[in-house]
Amino acid sequence: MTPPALTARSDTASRVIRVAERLAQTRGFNGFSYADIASELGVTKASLHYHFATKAKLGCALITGYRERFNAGLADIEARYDTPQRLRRYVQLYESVLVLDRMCLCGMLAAEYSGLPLPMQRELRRFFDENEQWLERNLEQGRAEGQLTFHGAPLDFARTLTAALEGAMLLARSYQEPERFAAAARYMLDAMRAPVSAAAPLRATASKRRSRPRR
Amino acid sequence: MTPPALTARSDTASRVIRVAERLAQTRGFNGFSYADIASELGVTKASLHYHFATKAKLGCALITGYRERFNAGLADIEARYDTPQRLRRYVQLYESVLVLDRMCLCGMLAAEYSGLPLPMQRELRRFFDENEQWLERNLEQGRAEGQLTFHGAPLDFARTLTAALEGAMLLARSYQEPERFAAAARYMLDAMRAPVSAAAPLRATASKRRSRPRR
DNA sequence: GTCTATAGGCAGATAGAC
DNA sequence: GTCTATCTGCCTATAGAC
Repeated sequence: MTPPALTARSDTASRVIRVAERLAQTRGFNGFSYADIASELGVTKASLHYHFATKAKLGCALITGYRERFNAGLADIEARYDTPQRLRRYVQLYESVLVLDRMCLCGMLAAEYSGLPLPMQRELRRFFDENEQWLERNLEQGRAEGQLTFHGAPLDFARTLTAALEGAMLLARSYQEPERFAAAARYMLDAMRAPVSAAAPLRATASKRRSRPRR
Repeated sequence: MTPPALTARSDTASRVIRVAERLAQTRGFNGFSYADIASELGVTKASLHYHFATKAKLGCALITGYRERFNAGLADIEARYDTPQRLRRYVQLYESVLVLDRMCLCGMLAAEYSGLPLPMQRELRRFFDENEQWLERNLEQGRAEGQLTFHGAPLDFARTLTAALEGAMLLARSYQEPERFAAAARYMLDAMRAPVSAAAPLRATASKRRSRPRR
């Protein structure tokens, strides 16, 4: 994933975003203050409030920017790679964040979810919703083409994969061992390349198509 | 998982732990203050400092208590159930936390890891280390007995499973849809279901109806 | 063990000069 | 756009009476 663009906003606003994003990814939204950003940029807190009146608005801007870059990454993957490669590239999107010693911004904020301002909660769910749609679409296609094998509904696997990757990032960061993420990612990727076992028939809940709740 | 015992410490200290644990699980360690606990218990902040001099020490006590109860749960599972049942019960340990609308304490703290006092970091890794040892041991045994099938090393699957469960809790809480956790858990359990025996397929934990959208 | 009172600092946010 | 100055409130923590 590329870092935040420096040209979309005024130069200062962009720098604020860059610093705040890193702090949010490493310490959480409650783990940094305007003073932290200001001192790092060599400006005053008052200046920051000119660009982002409240911390909630800064938080929204962080998520929106992150989400848009992530989606751009997904679109790029779909444009440049064929189905069997796409999931591997998807995992690398997460890995590109972890190698900077950062947590996925949205995974981090998901932990703090219940304490976040409502607009941030909405933005956050949107990230995961769009993520999930991309995964489900590509899993479905990969299976239809006979290039991916996994049991159950694409939606269930999509959500399990996202959960595993976010959780693995969390733990890899706690141990300062990126390999822990890589191992879990490999495990999940292998799980959908291996032939589906001719085990007991899949239960209804695992194979039946169901509609997603929309809000 | 049972709630914290009320008898191990003085009555007040135990009540502090109970409240603080819930707050830490729902808002994170940086998301609550002594004032929050004090007002809920109807005592003053100064009283809390008598029992837990610093917030860091309170944090350590929280993790230690949680870890010990979790380990007691694991020991109980090993004592009462045979191998094929154990993993299902392991998942239910997590689920028993989620149904209280709480995040796993240690998953939550893992997100804030880099900002935590060092003693808390050590305690936290110990939780995951012991968790992983229990899983690895039982996965190995289950496979040796021919009752579990999964590819790769038991340690890799153990870590992937933990990551998936912690991540799924995180996301289920953001959507207020416990079913999202259940679905991911089911997916991971199915992934290691024995191909032939599996006399009784795992009972579906899903309710008939999808959880409703919030708001 | 619990209280009152308070220290000393940092949080997010605003007013108004330049 | 950035500054100085300041507000209000909350934070963790301590001293000392009861």
